[in-house]
Amino acid sequence: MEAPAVVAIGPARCASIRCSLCSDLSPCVKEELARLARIRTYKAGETVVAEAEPVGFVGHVVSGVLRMQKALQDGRQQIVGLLLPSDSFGRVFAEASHVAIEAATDVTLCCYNRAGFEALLAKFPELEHRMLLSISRELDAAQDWMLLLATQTVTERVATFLLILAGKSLEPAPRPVLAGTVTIPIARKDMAAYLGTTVESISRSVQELSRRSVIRIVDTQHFEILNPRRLIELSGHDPAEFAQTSLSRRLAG
Amino acid sequence: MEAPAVVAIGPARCASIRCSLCSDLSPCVKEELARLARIRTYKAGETVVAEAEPVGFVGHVVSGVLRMQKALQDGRQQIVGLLLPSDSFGRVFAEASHVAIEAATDVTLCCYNRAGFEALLAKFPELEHRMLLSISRELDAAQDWMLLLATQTVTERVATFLLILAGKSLEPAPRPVLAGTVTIPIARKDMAAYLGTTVESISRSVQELSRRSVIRIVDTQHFEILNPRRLIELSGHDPAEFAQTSLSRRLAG
DNA sequence: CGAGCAATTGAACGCTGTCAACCCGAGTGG
DNA sequence: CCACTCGGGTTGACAGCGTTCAATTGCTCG
Repeated sequence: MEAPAVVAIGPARCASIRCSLCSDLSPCVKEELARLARIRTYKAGETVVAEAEPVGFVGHVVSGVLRMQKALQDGRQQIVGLLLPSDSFGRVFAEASHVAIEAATDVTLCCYNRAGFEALLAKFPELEHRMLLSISRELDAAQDWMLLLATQTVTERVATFLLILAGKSLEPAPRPVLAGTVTIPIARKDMAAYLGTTVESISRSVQELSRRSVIRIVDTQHFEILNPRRLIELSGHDPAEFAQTSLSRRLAG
Repeated sequence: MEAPAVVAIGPARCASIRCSLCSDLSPCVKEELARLARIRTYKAGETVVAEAEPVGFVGHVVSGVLRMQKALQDGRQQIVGLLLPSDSFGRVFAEASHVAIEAATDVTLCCYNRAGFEALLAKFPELEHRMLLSISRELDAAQDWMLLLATQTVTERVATFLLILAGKSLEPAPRPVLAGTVTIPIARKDMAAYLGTTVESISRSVQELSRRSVIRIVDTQHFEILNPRRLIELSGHDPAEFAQTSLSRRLAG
């Protein structure tokens, strides 16, 4: 459950990944961080951190997708956040993880020993401040998702999900044009668990969107957005304000 | 929308409220905090902070209940957190509030000017650390609630809600005996919005619990828990581990 | 080529939302 | 003091969305 391929690695390599937490830090802090960094890889389906278990490290995603999930005793479970490259994972100052973290695809992670990382936080308030902002954003995303789960229909949720991914994929690009092809980085099963529904309902909604010519299904993992405006409407959001809402920016939480 | 009864007040009074953030701070910090404190009161239904609007203050609840909610354009809305006395509200380091904060009952708040509060955070890493822990707990609660909203039936949600309130009410008491009477501090409408359902469904679930002799309905706002063990089972949680989960401790998020 | 998994499609059931009526207590005013 | 109104809560009937169960297809891998 704990130690697949773990590769110790020097500062240089990991710094090449632009993680939200690390970028723009003072060189001094960056250096100390890099010293703690270790690369780990997991295969799809492997557990990185089990629910309610003590965690030895925190870090961020280099490549692949992590899912944070919670489960009831009877097996029902819900994905409470997807972590894409540059997103960070793990909880500081907690004895045990509140969620399980699993590899939704093959992943490469950049990890920091938790105790060491916490020591850095204590030493550099600048870094702890970053952490505060990061968790705040995660909280925002979680609350957005609560609204979605509690009030929206499955089709609305699917539309929202596609829009988020569309926004993600052109993140480096100029602005929310939203046209083009969206890549679904995870399986239907995970999509269902994230959207609080079943694979069957997901399938029906996707086919429905296709039938209405809002999207074109290239293959299971790739959809072309034919009518962005309509997609936004179907998501239950206001086209005008959609660009600004945090939904258009992140998946975590 | 902004300025109902605002009462400037000295340090002494507010310190008497044991807010989770303030307690056990070093005297020096405490004193500076107290200097910023202002008491505000709102009547039930009034808006403390509108969604997506800049906020001038943060603070904590002295008495009454606040609701944090989000809404879709078409009016559908969801309560993403209830704030009881000693819970803190407001977001630091954000231009605008991500949620609307309204008075679910008549409330008394202890408020701090946001800019001043943030200055304190920058000055005392100890305080910012507290803040980090506080937001982390809120995130945990939000993720717990996502699981509940996405996977549980209405009856399970109601049972969970009652258990949380039961745990709250005997917080100063020794341990989770859970017997006795639970007071619902909010109206059915808010309960429905918090549990992601309707007042009708809430009503049916409550009557169902009564019919099964799990609770006794004293009046609309007071239920006596007759069979705590059964209530925990109906909530979808494991009786053994329920005591430890964060669900048994907080409402926020 | 067969096994196994992911995705889709179809049919039927059930939970829960919707709509409507009703009850009840509080506040109001004649 | 009592009739009236109004809002909150309960109850009933009904329909619909989405889950469940089941069958089919298509792809990957051994």
